[in-house]
Order: sequence, then structure tokens, then C-alpha cells
Amino acid sequence: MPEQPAAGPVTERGRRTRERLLEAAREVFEERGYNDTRMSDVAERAGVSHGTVYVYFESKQALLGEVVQALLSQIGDYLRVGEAGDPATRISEANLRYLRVYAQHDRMLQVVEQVATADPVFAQVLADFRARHVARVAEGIRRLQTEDRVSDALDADISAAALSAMVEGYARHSPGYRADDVHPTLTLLWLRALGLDGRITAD
Amino acid sequence: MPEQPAAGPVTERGRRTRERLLEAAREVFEERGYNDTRMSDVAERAGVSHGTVYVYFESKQALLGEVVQALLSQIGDYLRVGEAGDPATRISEANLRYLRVYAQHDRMLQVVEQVATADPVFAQVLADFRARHVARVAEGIRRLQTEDRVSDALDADISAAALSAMVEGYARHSPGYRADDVHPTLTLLWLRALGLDGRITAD
Amino acid sequence: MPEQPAAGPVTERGRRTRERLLEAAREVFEERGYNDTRMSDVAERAGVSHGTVYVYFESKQALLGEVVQALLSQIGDYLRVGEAGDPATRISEANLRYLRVYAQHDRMLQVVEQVATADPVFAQVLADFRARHVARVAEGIRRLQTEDRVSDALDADISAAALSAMVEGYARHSPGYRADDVHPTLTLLWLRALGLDGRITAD
Amino acid sequence: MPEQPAAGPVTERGRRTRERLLEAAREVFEERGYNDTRMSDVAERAGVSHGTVYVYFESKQALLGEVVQALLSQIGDYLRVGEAGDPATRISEANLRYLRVYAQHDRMLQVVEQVATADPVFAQVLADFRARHVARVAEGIRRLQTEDRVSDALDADISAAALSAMVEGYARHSPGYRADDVHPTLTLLWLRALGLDGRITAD
DNA sequence: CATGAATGAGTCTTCATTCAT
DNA sequence: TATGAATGAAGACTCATTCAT
Repeated sequence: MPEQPAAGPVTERGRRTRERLLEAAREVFEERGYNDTRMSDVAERAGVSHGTVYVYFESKQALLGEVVQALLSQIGDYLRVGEAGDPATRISEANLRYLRVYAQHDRMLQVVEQVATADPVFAQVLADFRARHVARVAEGIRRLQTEDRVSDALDADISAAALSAMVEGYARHSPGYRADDVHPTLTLLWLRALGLDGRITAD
Repeated sequence: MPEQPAAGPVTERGRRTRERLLEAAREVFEERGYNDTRMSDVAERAGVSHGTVYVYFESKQALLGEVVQALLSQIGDYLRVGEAGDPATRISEANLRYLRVYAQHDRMLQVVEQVATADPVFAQVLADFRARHVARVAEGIRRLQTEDRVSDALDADISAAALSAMVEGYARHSPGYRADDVHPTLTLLWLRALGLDGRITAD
Repeated sequence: MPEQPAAGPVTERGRRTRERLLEAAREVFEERGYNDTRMSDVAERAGVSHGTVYVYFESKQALLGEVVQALLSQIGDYLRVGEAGDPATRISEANLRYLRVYAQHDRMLQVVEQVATADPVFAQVLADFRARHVARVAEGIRRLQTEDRVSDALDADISAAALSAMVEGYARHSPGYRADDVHPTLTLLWLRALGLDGRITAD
Repeated sequence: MPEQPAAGPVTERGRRTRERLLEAAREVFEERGYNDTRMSDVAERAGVSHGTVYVYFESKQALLGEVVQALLSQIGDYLRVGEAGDPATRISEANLRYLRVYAQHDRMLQVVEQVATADPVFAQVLADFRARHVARVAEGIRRLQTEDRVSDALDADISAAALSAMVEGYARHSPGYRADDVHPTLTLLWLRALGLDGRITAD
């Protein structure tokens, strides 16, 4: 009966407490950032004693790890757009979703980045997440290049990284943007950059 | 940004010590991030005693403030491109500079961002810096729109923010990129997005 | 020594759980020492849940108390040598047993001593145990002095304490000794010190 | 100007504070044992703030380390007896010194042993100290065997360990003994055990 | 009997900052 | 100006113990 560290809760009550702690942690991390959050803040927010946090999470870092994992998986799911429709539509939809989900998780993503600056593990998690996203975009661009719908003059990987960064960066640095308002322009930029906006290109 | 202590150093020796401390601070902040840097690390790196740092800087935050101020002003100067040449050339040149200077100050910029997450003052400094940059880009776009060289379908402010974010975001998330290698693709994307690449547009 | 909780276990199952806990405690105490042993370690080793330990033992200290009580009584029994035979033989046999039993319970005895350093109750238990042993030895010496087989120049109590300490101390500080190997020398020293080795003494 | 951890104090004031801390630590460790001593106890006893302790010692363990080192070196010096005089006199003198120094450092030695039970580093330090002592005694016995003044029937190493343990063990387990009172008996036992008491031996 | 969730007192340790010299 | 000794607030983490189920 060896106990794994922070083994999952067995009873329903335990499950709920753990859930409450994760939610509380997400909230408090968002409000104060990682460094300025005390474990007891999280406990208090969850309505439990501060020792209880350590029943479910090995350390502050581990707690953040679980919050981040949940967040990224949630975001990842939301971002996955079906293969249906023409490229422009798919891109448009993807951008809209990105802008929406980013607006929603604004603060928490900032916090993860903050931690990643000083912690290689989180830096890797974030880099991987981003890399997967970019890889999907690059794949799409390559397919369009095969079909001669996107110019081969563009490096698919760099373009994917750049266009993804454009949307992420816009979202990150424009606090309080309204996804539905900015989405048309961003998508238009994206499509025109790739030459997918119906214009006749010279190359 | 926090102000300097009472007055700058008067003697030459003092001036040099202060300079050494600023340089040491920049180095150590880059290596360990803000939070993980101890004032004594900075002192040690500068070859002075622990308490000496406080002779020149009121607090750790003030020290960072001065480092950042110097950094941003240096970057700002470097980024200012002349008004000469056609738009494409100017944009190309601006992007190249941005990619180069970002590569150079990679870490320190990350660190500032890290701090900005938890400190409104630095957040503002960074936001202002970015806003000035974006405003200049937006101004350029608007001028081109006036001249009918850029479609009015694009919102100038959003476009400026997005394209700036594209370059900055690419630089930020692509560790070890070579400015000269990625620059053509990024500039091409930018120009095509604005319709400045010589292609005949449909709108 | 702390007393047992309200009453011993009533069911057979309870008796077995209790036994398992005692054995687990002995093992874990030996492995990690008292302070570094967590109650949950004991529970885990015994294959029961965390809280179960408190069903049978009032506290960590009480648990140790029972382990020690069992240990000392077991050792005490083993050490009791019959009155038969000449003194030299009896002493030889006693030493052999001591060396053997000490080797066996090496760690646990160290642990008790460790605790005794900070806990007067255990210090007393240990002192009493030792005192009983020494008293028996002293009694033997006094008898031999009465019979003029041991010089009156030796203080019986001090000698008893010293010779007992010699064997115990040897055992304690010579990790991995082989009882059968060192026993002859130790016994010889003991006998000669008392003048029981057949040599003609001058006094 | 790389700072070694806990670099030695530079000023006289620092030297004195460090000294006071070491003395305070020795006292408090003796009074409460290692585990029950809080760093703030030491600080308080030394009349400084609790943070100051960490200016001079890296950790609680390191602090104990220094106390022990000082103690053992002090004891070691005191124990070294000159080569002058006949063996019996030298042994007598050595025992007297041992009993005296042990009585003096009673508690602290116990504490070290307590810690050694759970900490291999201290266990080693103690073992080494003891081994050096025993080695010196064994060397003496071997010399006497060469000169035919001690029987070859005795294993020199075992005898040395045993007789040393006899004195140490007596000292350890007889709280409040008076060195001058018990010394004659202990020395007599030692000498007779080795056959150095002027009696004619049979072997 | 057994479980495991919950508690909270207890401490070490860090480090920005102050200050006497 | 420079030093380095001293401070003390702050916070993560441990674990014996309790208790509702």
C-alpha cells in the first residue's frame, strides 16, 4: 500500500476539496501572481486550513503545475477546430477562438509566463504547448503550398510562428480587447499575408 | 519609474561605482531573473560590499527601474528609422532592427515582463514603450491609407498592434533565431498583409 | 512508561493489527530513528491507514514505549544466566549472550538512547534497566569478595558498572563485530580485571 | 570578492558575535538537545536577532557542526598525555583526564551522539574521533606486548576498544560521578586486565 | 475497527533594508 | 563613499493528532 505523493482523493469529499483548492489557486494566482500568492491565501480562499493544501499538493510549485496543466488542456481542446470548410473560414474560426480563449485566461497565462521566466520546467511546458499549436498551423500552410494556394516564397514554419505570434501578441498586449471587434482585421491580415484573400498575386 | 536617490554621485569614483553596479545588475537580472536576484549578488558582481548598493539605489525596485530605463531608451533610439525611402524599404529596415535588438536584449526584456506581471509601475513603463512604437506604425499605415496604398478595410490601429506583435512575438518565442534569416519572411508577411508587396489586390 | 489506551484489543483481528503495528514500528524506528519516523510510515509499513495507529496507541511516544518495553523485557530474559557453574564460566556465558543480543538489537538500542537524551521518561527506563543489570553483576562481585576470590581493593559497584560498560560500550561502538570472535578477549579482560583468571595476585 | 558561505567575520565586533553565538549554541544544545533547540533560542541566548545566526552559520546543522568541532578538538587536546613515565602512571593519568573531561562535557557529548544516530556525517565524526583514541591505546598495548609486559593472549585492538569503552561507558552512564573517586578503581581494573598491576601472571 | 480528510502549531530559512563606523 | 554587521518580517512546509463517517 505504498502511497504516491499527493495520491488522488478517495472519497467524494476529498475530491471536492481538491477541486475547490484548484479553483481557489487559479483565482488567487490570477489576482496576485505566483510569487505574491501565499499557500495560506489559497487555503483561505478554498475555505480550508492551510495544512490541507499539502494534503493534496506537494508544494506550491506542484499546485501551480496542476493549475497550468488543467488550463492548457482546456485551452488546447477549445482551440482545436475541425477540418471542415475552406481555409479562410477555418482560419477565421481559429482566430476567433484564440482571441476569445485568450481574453478569458488572460491573467493566468501571464502568470504562467512569469513563472516560466524563472523555472525551466514551466518554460518547457509553455514552449511545448506553443510548438504544438504552431506545428498545426505550419502543417496547414504547407498543405496550401502543395495546392499552390500559398506562395512558396513564404517559409511555412516561420510564417506559422509569426502569424500565431501576431494573434497571441495582439491578445496579450491589448488588454480589454473585444474578440468580435478585432477578429475581422486580424483574420484579414492573416489571410492577406498568406495570399488567401482572393487577391491576384504577382508571384 | 522610481526616482534616483537624492542626487547623482559627485566624485568620479562614485560615478564609476554606480556604473559598475548598473552593469552588474543588468547581468545578474538577466541570469537569474528579478526575484531570484539578491542585492548581494549584484554587489558581489560589481565587486563592492553589500551595503554599497544602497548608497546609489534606494531599493531593488529602483535599481531595476534604472536598468530598464537605460535599456528602453537604448532600444528606442536604435529602433528609430529615418523617413527616407519607400514604405517597403522602411518597413524592412525597421523589422530587421527590431529582430536584431530583440535578440540582443532577449533575457532582459523577458525579465521586465516578468516583473510587470506583478508590478503596475513596470507594466505601465512597458505598455507606454510599446504604445509609442505601435503609434508610430499606425501613423505610417494611416498615411499609406490616405495615399490609397493600403486598403481602408484594415483598421490602422489594430493592424499596427498586430503586425508589431507579430515581430515581437516571433522574436520572443523563437529562441536563437538569426535575425537575417527570418527577416525576409517576416517582412514579406507584413508587406503582403498590408498589400504593399506589389500584388494586384481585388478590393 | 506510558500506559496502554483504555483497553487492549478485543477481537482477534484487532490483536493482529496491533501486533503488526508494533512490529512495523520497531522496523521503522530502527531504520529512521525516532524523530525521522512519521506515524504514517508506521501505518504504511503495517499496511493500515494513517488513523488506525491511534486506535491502538495514544501517541507516538506511547508507541515507542511499547516497543521499548517489549524489547527490554526480551533482552532481560535472554540475559539472565543460571547460577550454575564456576564464576568464570558464568561470566563468560553472560558476556557471550550480551554481545549476541546487543548485535541483534543494535539499532533499536541506539534509538532508545537517542530518545532518552531528550525524554526523561525513557532515560529512566534505560537507567533502570542498566541499573538492574549492574546490580546483579555487583552482587556477584561482592559474593566473590566475601569468598576472597576477588580483591577488596576493587569497589564492587564501580567495578560492576565499569565492566558492564566495557562490554556494552564495545558492542555499541564496534559495528559489525562477531560475538564469537571478540568474546574471548572481552571475557579474559573481565576475568583478569577481577583476578579470576588463575593468575597469582600480589595483593 | 567571491563570498564563501559563512565567511569568517572581518571586524572585531563580528568575531565577538560569532563567538557569543557558538557559546550560546553550546549552552542551549546542552540544555534542550539538538531537536528541541530552536535557532531563535540560540539567538536569544546570544542576545542577537534570530536572523543574525544565519549571518555566521549556514544552517542549524552547520552550527552544531562547528560546536562539535570545537568541542572535540578541545577534548582531543586535553586527552593527549605525554610519553613520560611508566605505563601504569600514564594510563592512570589518561583515565583521570578522560573522566574529568567527560564529566565536564557530559551533556554535549550525549547530544552529539543523539544527532549521530540520525545523521551519518556526525556519526562519522564521532567514529573517527573514537577511532583515533582507540588506535593510540592499541598502539600502547602493542608496544607493551613487544616488551613482554602484556600477554599476547590479548588482542590489542579489541582490548583497546574494550578498555576505552569501559571508561567512556562508565562516565556516560554514571551521572554525577566524581572523577577522583572512581578513578582508582577504573585504573586498577584497566591495569589488572592488562596484567600491569605488579601481580605475577600465570601465562 | 478502520479510514482518510482536516487541522494548525511549530521552525527553519531568506533577504531586502538599515545603520554605526 | 564604503563597509559589513544586524535586523525582522515573511512564508513554505511538516506531521502528530483529531474526528466524522
